[in-house]
Amino acid sequence: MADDKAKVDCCGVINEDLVKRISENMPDDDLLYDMADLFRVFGDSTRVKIIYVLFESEMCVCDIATILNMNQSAISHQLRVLKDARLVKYRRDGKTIYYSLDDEHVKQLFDQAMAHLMHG
Amino acid sequence: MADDKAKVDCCGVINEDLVKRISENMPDDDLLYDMADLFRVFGDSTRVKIIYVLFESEMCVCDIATILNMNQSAISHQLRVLKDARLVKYRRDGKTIYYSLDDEHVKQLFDQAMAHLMHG
DNA sequence: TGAATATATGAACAGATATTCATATATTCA
DNA sequence: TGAATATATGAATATCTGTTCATATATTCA
Repeated sequence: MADDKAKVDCCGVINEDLVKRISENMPDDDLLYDMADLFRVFGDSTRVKIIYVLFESEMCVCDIATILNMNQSAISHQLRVLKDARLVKYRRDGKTIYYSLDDEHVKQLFDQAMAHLMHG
Repeated sequence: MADDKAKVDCCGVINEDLVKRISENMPDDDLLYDMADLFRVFGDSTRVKIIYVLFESEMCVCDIATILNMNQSAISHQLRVLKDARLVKYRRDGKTIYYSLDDEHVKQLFDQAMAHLMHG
Protein backbone atom coordinates (compact mmCIF):
# COMPACT_ATOMS: atom_id res chain seq x y z
CA MET A 1 0.00 0.00 0.00
CA ALA A 2 1.22 3.40 -0.93
CA ASP A 3 -0.45 5.17 1.96
CA ASP A 4 -0.68 4.00 5.57
CA LYS A 5 -4.31 5.05 5.80
CA ALA A 6 -5.35 3.70 2.46
CA LYS A 7 -6.76 0.38 3.69
CA VAL A 8 -10.29 1.03 2.49
CA ASP A 9 -12.08 -2.26 1.97
CA CYS A 10 -15.43 -0.85 0.99
CA CYS A 11 -17.49 2.30 1.17
CA GLY A 12 -16.53 3.37 4.57
CA VAL A 13 -14.13 5.28 6.72
CA ILE A 14 -11.92 2.37 7.64
CA ASN A 15 -8.28 3.13 8.06
CA GLU A 16 -5.62 1.30 9.97
CA ASP A 17 -5.64 3.71 12.91
CA LEU A 18 -9.34 3.22 13.47
CA VAL A 19 -9.18 -0.54 13.12
CA LYS A 20 -6.25 -0.57 15.53
CA ARG A 21 -8.09 1.54 18.07
CA ILE A 22 -11.19 -0.63 17.84
CA SER A 23 -9.20 -3.83 18.20
CA GLU A 24 -7.42 -2.45 21.25
CA ASN A 25 -10.61 -1.46 23.04
CA MET A 26 -12.48 -4.60 22.10
CA PRO A 27 -12.40 -7.31 24.78
CA ASP A 28 -10.99 -10.68 23.82
CA ASP A 29 -13.23 -12.97 21.83
CA ASP A 30 -13.67 -15.39 24.72
CA LEU A 31 -14.85 -12.58 26.93
CA LEU A 32 -17.29 -11.36 24.30
CA TYR A 33 -18.81 -14.82 24.11
CA ASP A 34 -19.04 -14.98 27.90
CA MET A 35 -20.73 -11.62 27.86
CA ALA A 36 -23.34 -12.75 25.33
CA ASP A 37 -23.82 -15.97 27.31
CA LEU A 38 -24.45 -13.99 30.48
CA PHE A 39 -26.98 -11.73 28.81
CA ARG A 40 -28.67 -14.72 27.24
CA VAL A 41 -29.27 -16.08 30.74
CA PHE A 42 -31.27 -12.93 31.47
CA GLY A 43 -33.01 -13.20 28.13
CA ASP A 44 -35.85 -15.40 29.30
CA SER A 45 -38.85 -14.15 31.21
CA THR A 46 -39.03 -17.15 33.52
CA ARG A 47 -35.48 -16.56 34.66
CA VAL A 48 -36.12 -12.83 35.01
CA LYS A 49 -39.11 -13.61 37.21
CA ILE A 50 -37.13 -16.03 39.34
CA ILE A 51 -34.51 -13.36 39.89
CA TYR A 52 -37.13 -10.81 40.89
CA VAL A 53 -38.56 -13.26 43.40
CA LEU A 54 -35.09 -13.83 44.82
CA PHE A 55 -34.55 -10.07 45.16
CA GLU A 56 -37.13 -10.32 47.95
CA SER A 57 -36.11 -13.46 49.76
CA GLU A 58 -34.38 -16.80 49.49
CA MET A 59 -36.91 -19.35 48.37
CA CYS A 60 -37.31 -23.08 47.83
CA VAL A 61 -37.93 -24.55 44.39
CA CYS A 62 -41.53 -25.45 44.93
CA ASP A 63 -42.43 -22.05 46.37
CA ILE A 64 -40.92 -20.37 43.33
CA ALA A 65 -42.95 -22.71 41.16
CA THR A 66 -46.09 -21.89 43.12
CA ILE A 67 -45.54 -18.15 42.94
CA LEU A 68 -44.80 -18.22 39.21
CA ASN A 69 -47.54 -20.75 38.57
CA MET A 70 -45.21 -23.10 36.74
CA ASN A 71 -44.27 -26.70 37.28
CA GLN A 72 -41.40 -27.75 39.47
CA SER A 73 -39.35 -29.28 36.70
CA ALA A 74 -39.33 -26.12 34.61
CA ILE A 75 -38.17 -24.07 37.59
CA SER A 76 -35.54 -26.60 38.48
CA HIS A 77 -34.13 -26.56 34.95
CA GLN A 78 -33.99 -22.77 34.97
CA LEU A 79 -32.38 -22.65 38.39
CA ARG A 80 -29.66 -24.83 37.00
CA VAL A 81 -29.04 -22.33 34.23
CA LEU A 82 -28.84 -19.54 36.80
CA LYS A 83 -26.58 -21.62 39.01
CA ASP A 84 -24.24 -22.46 36.12
CA ALA A 85 -23.95 -18.74 35.45
CA ARG A 86 -23.07 -18.22 39.13
CA LEU A 87 -26.07 -15.99 39.57
CA VAL A 88 -27.73 -18.01 42.31
CA LYS A 89 -26.50 -20.22 45.13
CA TYR A 90 -28.35 -22.71 47.29
CA ARG A 91 -28.39 -24.31 50.69
CA ARG A 92 -30.04 -27.55 51.71
CA ASP A 93 -32.25 -27.82 54.77
CA GLY A 94 -33.52 -31.36 55.02
CA LYS A 95 -35.49 -32.18 51.92
CA THR A 96 -35.79 -28.55 50.98
CA ILE A 97 -33.28 -26.59 48.95
CA TYR A 98 -33.29 -22.84 49.29
CA TYR A 99 -32.02 -20.70 46.45
CA SER A 100 -30.78 -17.15 46.75
CA LEU A 101 -28.97 -14.60 44.62
CA ASP A 102 -25.20 -14.90 44.42
CA ASP A 103 -24.25 -11.68 42.72
CA GLU A 104 -24.05 -8.10 43.78
CA HIS A 105 -24.25 -6.74 40.22
CA VAL A 106 -27.54 -8.23 39.13
CA LYS A 107 -29.71 -5.65 40.85
CA GLN A 108 -27.80 -2.80 39.25
CA LEU A 109 -27.88 -4.56 35.90
CA PHE A 110 -31.64 -4.91 36.13
CA ASP A 111 -32.00 -1.30 37.21
CA GLN A 112 -30.02 -0.16 34.16
CA ALA A 113 -32.15 -2.31 31.89
CA MET A 114 -35.28 -0.89 33.47
CA ALA A 115 -33.92 2.60 32.92
CA HIS A 116 -33.56 1.86 29.24
CA LEU A 117 -37.09 0.48 29.02
CA MET A 118 -38.62 3.35 30.96
CA HIS A 119 -36.85 5.36 28.41
CA GLY A 120 -33.72 7.30 28.57
CA MET B 1 -58.78 -20.70 55.58
CA ALA B 2 -58.67 -20.73 59.33
CA ASP B 3 -55.39 -18.83 59.57
CA ASP B 4 -54.31 -15.83 57.52
CA LYS B 5 -50.81 -17.17 57.17
CA ALA B 6 -51.77 -20.75 56.52
CA LYS B 7 -51.53 -20.62 52.72
CA VAL B 8 -48.81 -23.21 52.44
CA ASP B 9 -48.99 -24.88 49.04
CA CYS B 10 -46.01 -27.11 49.38
CA CYS B 11 -42.86 -27.54 51.39
CA GLY B 12 -41.94 -23.97 51.70
CA VAL B 13 -42.26 -20.80 53.66
CA ILE B 14 -45.04 -19.27 51.62
CA ASN B 15 -47.53 -17.18 53.46
CA GLU B 16 -49.81 -14.45 52.25
CA ASP B 17 -47.62 -11.62 53.52
CA LEU B 18 -44.63 -12.86 51.58
CA VAL B 19 -46.60 -13.49 48.41
CA LYS B 20 -48.13 -10.03 48.75
CA ARG B 21 -44.75 -8.40 49.22
CA ILE B 22 -43.28 -10.24 46.25
CA SER B 23 -46.21 -9.37 44.01
CA GLU B 24 -45.95 -5.71 44.99
CA ASN B 25 -42.25 -5.46 44.20
CA MET B 26 -42.48 -7.50 41.00
CA PRO B 27 -42.81 -5.36 37.86
CA ASP B 28 -45.83 -5.96 35.66
CA ASP B 29 -45.77 -8.99 33.42
CA ASP B 30 -45.45 -6.89 30.27
CA LEU B 31 -42.42 -5.14 31.67
CA LEU B 32 -40.83 -8.44 32.65
CA TYR B 33 -41.23 -9.67 29.09
CA ASP B 34 -39.75 -6.43 27.74
CA MET B 35 -36.85 -6.86 30.11
CA ALA B 36 -36.15 -10.39 28.92
CA ASP B 37 -36.50 -9.23 25.31
CA LEU B 38 -33.95 -6.49 25.90
CA PHE B 39 -31.46 -8.85 27.48
CA ARG B 40 -32.00 -11.35 24.70
CA VAL B 41 -30.86 -8.69 22.24
CA PHE B 42 -27.55 -8.58 24.10
CA GLY B 43 -27.45 -12.36 24.21
CA ASP B 44 -25.72 -12.83 20.88
CA SER B 45 -22.01 -12.37 20.36
CA THR B 46 -22.39 -10.75 16.95
CA ARG B 47 -24.60 -8.05 18.41
CA VAL B 48 -22.28 -7.63 21.39
CA LYS B 49 -19.39 -7.14 18.99
CA ILE B 50 -21.33 -4.61 16.93
CA ILE B 51 -22.08 -2.64 20.08
CA TYR B 52 -18.41 -2.67 21.11
CA VAL B 53 -17.45 -1.36 17.68
CA LEU B 54 -20.02 1.40 18.01
CA PHE B 55 -18.65 2.35 21.44
CA GLU B 56 -15.64 3.62 19.49
CA SER B 57 -17.21 5.36 16.55
CA GLU B 58 -20.23 5.55 14.28
CA MET B 59 -19.72 3.14 11.44
CA CYS B 60 -21.28 2.07 8.16
CA VAL B 61 -22.66 -1.41 7.63
CA CYS B 62 -19.92 -2.66 5.39
CA ASP B 63 -17.15 -1.41 7.68
CA ILE B 64 -18.73 -3.25 10.58
CA ALA B 65 -18.89 -6.33 8.40
CA THR B 66 -15.25 -5.92 7.45
CA ILE B 67 -14.10 -5.43 11.02
CA LEU B 68 -16.07 -8.41 12.31
CA ASN B 69 -15.19 -10.50 9.27
CA MET B 70 -18.80 -11.34 8.55
CA ASN B 71 -20.98 -10.80 5.52
CA GLN B 72 -23.01 -7.67 4.98
CA SER B 73 -26.38 -9.37 5.14
CA ALA B 74 -25.76 -10.87 8.57
CA ILE B 75 -24.71 -7.49 9.94
CA SER B 76 -27.68 -5.79 8.37
CA HIS B 77 -30.08 -8.28 9.93
CA GLN B 78 -28.51 -7.80 13.34
CA LEU B 79 -28.52 -4.03 13.04
CA ARG B 80 -32.22 -4.25 12.47
CA VAL B 81 -32.62 -6.17 15.73
CA LEU B 82 -30.59 -3.51 17.53
CA LYS B 83 -32.58 -0.74 15.85
CA ASP B 84 -35.91 -2.34 16.79
CA ALA B 85 -34.73 -2.40 20.38
CA ARG B 86 -33.88 1.31 20.10
CA LEU B 87 -30.27 0.59 20.87
CA VAL B 88 -28.81 2.05 17.69
CA LYS B 89 -29.79 4.84 15.36
CA TYR B 90 -28.62 5.66 11.85
CA ARG B 91 -28.08 8.49 9.44
CA ARG B 92 -27.82 8.31 5.69
CA ASP B 93 -25.02 10.00 3.78
CA GLY B 94 -25.48 9.30 0.10
CA LYS B 95 -25.35 5.57 -0.46
CA THR B 96 -23.82 4.98 2.92
CA ILE B 97 -25.74 4.51 6.16
CA TYR B 98 -23.91 5.20 9.38
CA TYR B 99 -25.01 3.47 12.56
CA SER B 100 -24.32 4.70 16.08
CA LEU B 101 -25.45 3.91 19.61
CA ASP B 102 -28.72 5.41 20.76
CA ASP B 103 -28.65 4.68 24.44
CA GLU B 104 -26.80 6.10 27.37
CA HIS B 105 -27.32 3.02 29.55
CA VAL B 106 -25.72 0.40 27.36
CA LYS B 107 -22.16 1.21 28.36
CA GLN B 108 -23.01 0.99 32.04
CA LEU B 109 -24.95 -2.20 31.44
CA PHE B 110 -21.95 -3.74 29.70
CA ASP B 111 -19.63 -2.55 32.46
CA GLN B 112 -21.84 -4.21 35.08
CA ALA B 113 -21.89 -7.43 33.08
CA MET B 114 -18.13 -7.29 32.74
CA ALA B 115 -17.85 -6.77 36.49
CA HIS B 116 -19.80 -9.96 37.05
CA LEU B 117 -17.64 -11.90 34.61
CA MET B 118 -14.39 -10.55 36.03
CA HIS B 119 -15.84 -11.79 39.17
CA GLY B 120 -17.48 -10.08 41.99
C1' DT C 1 -36.79 -50.25 56.21
C1' DG C 2 -40.40 -48.28 53.37
C1' DA C 3 -43.57 -44.49 52.30
C1' DA C 4 -43.71 -39.71 51.44
C1' DT C 5 -41.75 -35.54 49.83
C1' DA C 6 -38.43 -32.15 47.53
C1' DT C 7 -35.53 -31.64 43.93
C1' DA C 8 -32.79 -32.99 39.74
C1' DT C 9 -32.32 -34.71 35.26
C1' DG C 10 -32.55 -37.07 30.55
C1' DA C 11 -35.32 -37.35 26.42
C1' DA C 12 -38.46 -35.45 23.30
C1' DC C 13 -40.72 -31.89 21.00
C1' DA C 14 -42.23 -27.38 19.57
C1' DG C 15 -40.88 -22.89 18.73
C1' DA C 16 -37.26 -19.37 18.21
C1' DT C 17 -33.03 -17.60 16.08
C1' DA C 18 -28.62 -16.62 13.31
C1' DT C 19 -26.65 -17.03 9.06
C1' DT C 20 -26.56 -17.51 4.10
C1' DC C 21 -28.20 -16.82 -0.49
C1' DA C 22 -30.62 -14.44 -3.82
C1' DT C 23 -32.64 -10.40 -4.83
C1' DA C 24 -34.87 -5.82 -4.08
C1' DT C 25 -34.36 -0.90 -3.05
C1' DA C 26 -32.01 3.44 -2.97
C1' DT C 27 -28.45 6.51 -4.21
C1' DT C 28 -24.62 8.36 -7.01
C1' DC C 29 -22.31 9.49 -11.02
C1' DA C 30 -20.84 9.19 -15.76
C1' DT D 1 -30.77 6.87 -18.22
C1' DG D 2 -27.92 2.95 -16.98
C1' DA D 3 -24.03 1.00 -14.40
C1' DA D 4 -22.11 0.68 -9.95
C1' DT D 5 -22.46 0.56 -5.08
C1' DA D 6 -24.49 0.34 -0.21
C1' DT D 7 -27.94 -1.53 2.32
C1' DA D 8 -32.29 -4.16 3.30
C1' DT D 9 -35.05 -8.11 3.21
C1' DG D 10 -37.60 -12.67 2.35
C1' DA D 11 -36.89 -17.56 2.27
C1' DA D 12 -34.52 -21.54 3.66
C1' DT D 13 -31.98 -24.07 6.88
C1' DA D 14 -29.33 -25.64 10.75
C1' DT D 15 -28.94 -24.93 15.46
C1' DC D 16 -30.44 -23.64 19.94
C1' DT D 17 -33.78 -23.29 23.76
C1' DG D 18 -37.80 -23.80 27.08
C1' DT D 19 -41.16 -26.80 28.68
C1' DT D 20 -43.18 -31.19 29.73
C1' DC D 21 -43.16 -35.92 31.03
C1' DA D 22 -41.27 -39.67 33.23
C1' DT D 23 -38.18 -41.03 36.38
C1' DA D 24 -34.04 -40.87 39.43
C1' DT D 25 -31.91 -39.18 43.69
C1' DA D 26 -31.88 -37.56 48.37
C1' DT D 27 -33.87 -36.81 52.75
C1' DT D 28 -37.20 -37.40 56.55
C1' DC D 29 -40.03 -39.81 59.54
C1' DA D 30 -43.09 -43.39 61.14
